[in-house]
Amino acid sequence: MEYIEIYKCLCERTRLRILNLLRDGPLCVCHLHEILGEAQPNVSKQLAYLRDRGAVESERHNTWIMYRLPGRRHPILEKNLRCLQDVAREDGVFRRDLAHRAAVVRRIARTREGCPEEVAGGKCC
Amino acid sequence: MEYIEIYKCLCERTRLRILNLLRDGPLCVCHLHEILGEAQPNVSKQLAYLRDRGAVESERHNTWIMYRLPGRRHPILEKNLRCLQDVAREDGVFRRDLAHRAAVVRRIARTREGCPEEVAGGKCC
DNA sequence: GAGGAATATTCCGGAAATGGAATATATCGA
DNA sequence: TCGATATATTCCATTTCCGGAATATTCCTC
Repeated sequence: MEYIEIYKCLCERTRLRILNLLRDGPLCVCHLHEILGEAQPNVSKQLAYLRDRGAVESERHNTWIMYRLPGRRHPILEKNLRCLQDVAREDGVFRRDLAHRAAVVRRIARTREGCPEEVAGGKCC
Repeated sequence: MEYIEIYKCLCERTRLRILNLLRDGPLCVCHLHEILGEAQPNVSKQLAYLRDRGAVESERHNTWIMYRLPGRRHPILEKNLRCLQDVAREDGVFRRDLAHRAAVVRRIARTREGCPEEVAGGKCC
């Protein structure tokens, strides 16, 4: 009954917000921290929680650590991520997060700050 | 972010088993208790948990209380109930529960025990 | 190797959830 | 009214989780 762990990933506000943000592409901790407005240790802890259960993957680039949705996902996770997409259209928090994310990404592209490899590769932020 | 409460309903073993069983139709507490092999107070508590969050409905018939999936369900609950249907085909616990349920239903039909209104109406067990 | 930035971990207190055991409530029938 | 059955609630101990604060770690640059 490993899907229980997936539902545990989904039943907390910050974790849901993180997953919603990662649907649009990888992000590093500091940008998640900025977008969510949550304390950095909390963001790290929730990311660790998600990673321990296979709901996200991480990769280090210098001092940054990028988090992304895993390539191969459990069907239940996959289905609920799609749900999240629908929900995000109507939910104020999710929409605000995504708009905030887009603004951060634009700023990164403009100022060339942070996560250089990822920005160059077009994969991140 | 009310869907968080839905995911909380889904992130516990006994609750998932209950929802899986109710997909096939209503059941009273004592039959859930029998099928699950869980202590009756635990079954009652998990049912209360689900009811408080709108994931199940209950209706009294004499001394029995029937639990069923609500007619109108939150889209996320609905989608995950469908997932459960797929999962149940492969998961040993879920399959065993459903087989156990079928056996109990046959026995009820044969012995005419319990939930008389529901059995008569063909709605239960 | 010292300092700084990014991230993770630990420690703490409070809240919530879990399961077991005992008890309470409700309904029915004699 | 009493007893039996079905169900719910309470109490208790344990665990898990959550957020905040402080601290530790890692990596880079100078």
